[in-house]
This record gives sequence, C-alpha cells and structure tokens, in this order.
Amino acid sequence: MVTIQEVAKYANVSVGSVSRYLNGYKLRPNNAKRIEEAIRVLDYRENMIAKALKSNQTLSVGVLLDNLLSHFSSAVVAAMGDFFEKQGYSMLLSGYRDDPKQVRRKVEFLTDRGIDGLIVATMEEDWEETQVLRELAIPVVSLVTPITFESIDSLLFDDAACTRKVVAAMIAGGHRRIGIISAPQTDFVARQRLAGAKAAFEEAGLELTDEWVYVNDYSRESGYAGMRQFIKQHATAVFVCNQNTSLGAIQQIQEQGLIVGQDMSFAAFDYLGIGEIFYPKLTMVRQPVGELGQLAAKTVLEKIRNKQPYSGKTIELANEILWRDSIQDIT
Amino acid sequence: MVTIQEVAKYANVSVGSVSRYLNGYKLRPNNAKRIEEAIRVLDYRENMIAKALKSNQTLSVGVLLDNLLSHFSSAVVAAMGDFFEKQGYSMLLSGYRDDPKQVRRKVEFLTDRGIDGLIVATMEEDWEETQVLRELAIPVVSLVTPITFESIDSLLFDDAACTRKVVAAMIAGGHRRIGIISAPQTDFVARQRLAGAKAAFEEAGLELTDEWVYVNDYSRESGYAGMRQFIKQHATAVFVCNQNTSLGAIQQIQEQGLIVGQDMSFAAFDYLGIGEIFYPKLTMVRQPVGELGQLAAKTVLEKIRNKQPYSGKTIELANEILWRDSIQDIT
DNA sequence: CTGTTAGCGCTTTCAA
DNA sequence: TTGAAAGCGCTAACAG
Repeated sequence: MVTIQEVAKYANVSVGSVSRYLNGYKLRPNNAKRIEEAIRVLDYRENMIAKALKSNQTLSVGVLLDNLLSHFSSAVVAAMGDFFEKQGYSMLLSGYRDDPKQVRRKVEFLTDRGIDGLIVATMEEDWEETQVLRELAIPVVSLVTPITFESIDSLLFDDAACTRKVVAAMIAGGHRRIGIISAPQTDFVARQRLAGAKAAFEEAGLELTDEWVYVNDYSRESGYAGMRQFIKQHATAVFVCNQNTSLGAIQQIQEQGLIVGQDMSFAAFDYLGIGEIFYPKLTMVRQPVGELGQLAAKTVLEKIRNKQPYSGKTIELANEILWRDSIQDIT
Repeated sequence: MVTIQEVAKYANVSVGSVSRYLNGYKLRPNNAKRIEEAIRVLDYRENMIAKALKSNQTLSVGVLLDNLLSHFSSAVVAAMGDFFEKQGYSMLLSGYRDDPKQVRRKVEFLTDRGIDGLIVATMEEDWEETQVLRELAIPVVSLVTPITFESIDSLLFDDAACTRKVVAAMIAGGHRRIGIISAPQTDFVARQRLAGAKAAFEEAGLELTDEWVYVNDYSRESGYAGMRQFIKQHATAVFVCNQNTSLGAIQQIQEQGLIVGQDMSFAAFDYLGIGEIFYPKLTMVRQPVGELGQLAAKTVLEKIRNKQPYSGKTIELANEILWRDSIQDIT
C-alpha cells in the first residue's frame, strides 16, 4: 500500500501538501503537477480508514430495514445504493427481521461502525426500541412510518388516499359486499390503509362493518384464508392491503374456479407488477419505492453535509394507481 | 466518545492492558475486574476505525451483485447479512447494473474501503473486467457463475440437470412441440439451462431445433414475445429459463384466453413462488438462494479467518423441482 | 503557499 | 503479566 508519505517523497513535497492536494486546496501549480504525477506512477489510493479515523467521517450510511427479504427492500436498497455510490458513500445494510427487540442491537452494530447517517424503515414511533434513535448524534431518516422526533425526517406514502380512491371506485361500480383484507392495526401502515377504506364507505353514506374486515398477518396463508371467508360471505369485490397477502388471496380465487377481476372484483397493493400477468389485468396501487429510496439517500446526505441533523420534516410521496379492468361494474 | 485511555486511567492500568483485555489476553484477575468495571461505568465502546487502521482488518466484506433489484439479490443479501452480522461482520453492498464496464470501478470502490473479503455474483469468467479479481489480495467467492482462478471459490446451482429433468418430463408426457425460452448464450447460466434442455431431447432420441428456441433478453416483454411465437407454432409445452421472462410468457398465455398449465403445458425457473397462485399450480424449479447466500458468507469468512485466500473449489447446490400440475399428459 | 508536527484510538513490540 | 512508546495513514494547526 503506497501512502501519502511516499507520494510526498516522490514528488519532493511535504505530506501536508499532498494531503492538501488530495482535499482540493490550491497549491503551487508546479507542485500540484508533481504530486499528480507521483500519484499516477505510484498508483496511490487513499486510505479511507486513516482518513476516517482522523476526520471522524466514514463516508458510509447505515440502512436498517424491517426485513431484507422483500421486493420493497430490494427496490429501496437498489435506489439508495446507486445514489450513495455516485456520491462516494457506501451503505451498511441491516435488517431486524420484523422483530423490534433487535432494533437496539442493530443500531449499535451500525453506529459502532461509524456511520455518518442512518435510514430506518417501518419502525413504529411508539416502540420502546425506537427511542434509541433519539440520542443518535447523526442524521436519521425514517421510511414508510412517521417518527416525529425533532431530529428525524420521515418519508411516507399516501396509502390512505389511494386506498380510499380504489374502494370508492368499487362502491361506484355498485359493489356493496366489499371485503377488506387488512393488517394488524398496531402498524401505522395498516391503520392508514384501513382508514382509507373506511373513508370511502363513509363518503358514500355507507359503513364498513367488522365482518367485512379481515385482519391478516402478512402471510400468504392469511390472504388465502381471508379470501375464503369473503367468498363464503358472497363478496363481490375484495381489496387486499398487502402485496404478499394478495398472492394468497388470488390463489384462493383461482382455486375456487373463479376468474380474478371478473368473477370477483379485485384490487391490491402491489410491487411485483403481478397485476399485468392476469386477464383481465388487475387494478393495483403501486408505491414509488425506487423514488423513496433515492429521496431517502438524498435527504440523509444533505443532512450529513449541512451538518444539520435536525429538521423533523415529513414528506408524503404519491402512489400510482394502475387502473385496469379488475373492478367490474355491477350496477 | 470514551477511549481506551480513559478506561485505562479509570482502572489504573496502562492502555496496553486494556487493549489486551479487549482482545482476550489473560491478565491479573484484579486488573481484569477493574477494567471490566471501568468499561461498564464509562460505557466504553471500541472504535472500530482505529482498530481497523492498526490491524488492517475492517471486519467487513464487499458484495458485488449484477443487479440489486431482484428477488435473487434480496434473498442472497438477506441470508448473507444475517450470517455476517452474527459473526460481527458488516456487508458493503454494491451492484454493477448488469454492466460489466462498471465492475472495475465497483471493485475499487469496495476495496478502497478496506473490505476483508469479496463476494461477486454472475460475473462471467471471460469478461475482461473479471480479471481485476485476479490481483485482489483478499478472498473472493463467485456466485452462480464459475470463475476458475485459483484464488476464487465458486458456488453454483445444478441448473442443467434440473432443466433436463423437467423437459424430459414434458417429453415423457407426449409433448414434441416444446418451446424453450432461453437467454443469450454468452451467459454461463443461459448455456447451462439450454444445454439441459438439449440433453433431454437427445436422451429421447429427439432433437431440439432452432425454431423451438427463443432467445430472450431477460425482459418480461421478450417472454411475452417468445410465448406468442410458440403459440403460433402450436407448441403444446413451453419451458421458460428465466423468472422475469416467465411472467411475460404467462401474460401472453392468459391474454390468448388460454389457461396456463392446462391449455399450454408450462414450467419455468421461479423465485417468487408465483407457481402456486395459479390453477393448476405450476411446476417450477426453485433455486435455494438463501442457502447459497449463507454458504457464500460462511465460505468467505472461513477464508478470511484462515488467511488462506487460495483454494479454488467449485460447489454445486441442488435446486428443488416443485412438481405440480402444469405439465399435461397428452399421450 | 508550504513544511513540520501533533495527534485521531488503537495494537504491539520491547523491557522491565 | 505489565507499562511505555512507536506508529498505522491521514488531517490540521502552526509557523514560516
């Protein structure tokens, strides 16, 4: 490993000059040229570890997701990774396996490695473990879920509004027996989506009663079970609030010999672009996950660079509703 | 930030002793106890950057994937991440966006950050850019694709064998007009899978002619187009060699008003578990991606710890064939 | 603008 | 076993 010292010697200048050159300070053109040449012929590469030790900056950011194994996470990570790398930052990735208990350990794991900023996803503000974020000396950005500590920015989706619109479309199509496959209401996202559905009913002067709300556990199986219940109740339309769950729901419909989106009106949240491979194509709400990732990366970097870890903004990104043909008009 | 010095002062020992304590050396019980207490009351955390500078080990490994945005990548990353973290290692993630030209830059990006080991995926041995791996002073593991440099271990799947078996089942079912939606033969994986299909034909005394091989470009659209061609040619069965492509193929079948796996026998490689949501359920070959990730992590760590970067083994993991009902018997 | 030098927090000789 | 001290590669005063 060639060091700054050797470059200095080769170029016949002091290490200070080399360091300054490397950091973009002006120096005598002649010296600059000699240093540049030395760097080239010696194939010098700067030692980021030494730099980090001295400057207390690692040029890395931590990313703590609920679960690494999902399309959401890979899309977010892909977008962030690209952005960070262009900016010279690396990304330390970690997942807490949907288990809040692990959050503290994971955050320590990351901060121990000297990350300059942290992005977390799907952490509920009222978890005890979320409180560790309060004392962090680095910028934090929360994804999907709002955390209203003054030090944290939150980036959300407009799930409620979109759910409301889609369910409203079902109602407008004459549907009254509409099942909602929702998720545990302890989760912010689940609350949002169900609230959207309820709003649609209220606006139409109707009420969404409990028997038409099935609470899943995010598994495919629970989507399968929920759909079975609704078919028994002679639902004419079902909205599924979660991607994975929706696969189970679709499976149930098919197994009953029904055609999704025709014999049973259907819509769901989707990341995979699964809606297109059916016929009729399925109406889906798609979250701009890549955008979210990129915006998250941009936001932390700004906070890191401006050294202003505190702001506390909340930004809501608009989902896209892919209106297709799976909500039948039965008026 | 409390340092080793402060701990030493508090415990009334030298920094050397604290360092030795931290690294598991034996010292006078009394001293050890005092140090332990100092660490506790001062809430000392070791500075990994300083440690890394001194010891030339960052306790991190680089992971360079073709593309971060796929189920393959998230599954592999999830498995590796878990394993690494348990072992105290962090993971620097990077993708080269399916563009070999980027490989050199990305590898430098990672090595500049002092990674102790590197895992790469889907890099073809004959790419010029792959040669940079030759000079790396750290252990390297190649995923999915064999790289026979003596310094590199390769972890592969038995795609050829599985493709052969599935296509053989189609032939056994009486199918003769079998379409294979394959991928560019410049890619190792694509060659393997097509070779498997050809082998099945040969074993049956048949021949797989060019008109029954459609070369996709990994896009959904090309699956869509390939399937259209085969439907025109009155294929009775189609095997799709790539996950994403298979979605397009399914879409085409549905749009023709046909039922996948019934009107058109069908099988494909799958990661998403998409085969189950159809009726009939689809026969799919599934790669043990999580296993691969874990084995990869294990392998690099062993190489890092044994300080034996050279071995050059190749291991083949067995895929799982999920036999379902989408290959009809037409004899 | 440049050279010298004191550390950043840690590990690891070397003596004691 | 332990303490003292050198030094990993770099940055940032400080003095010139």
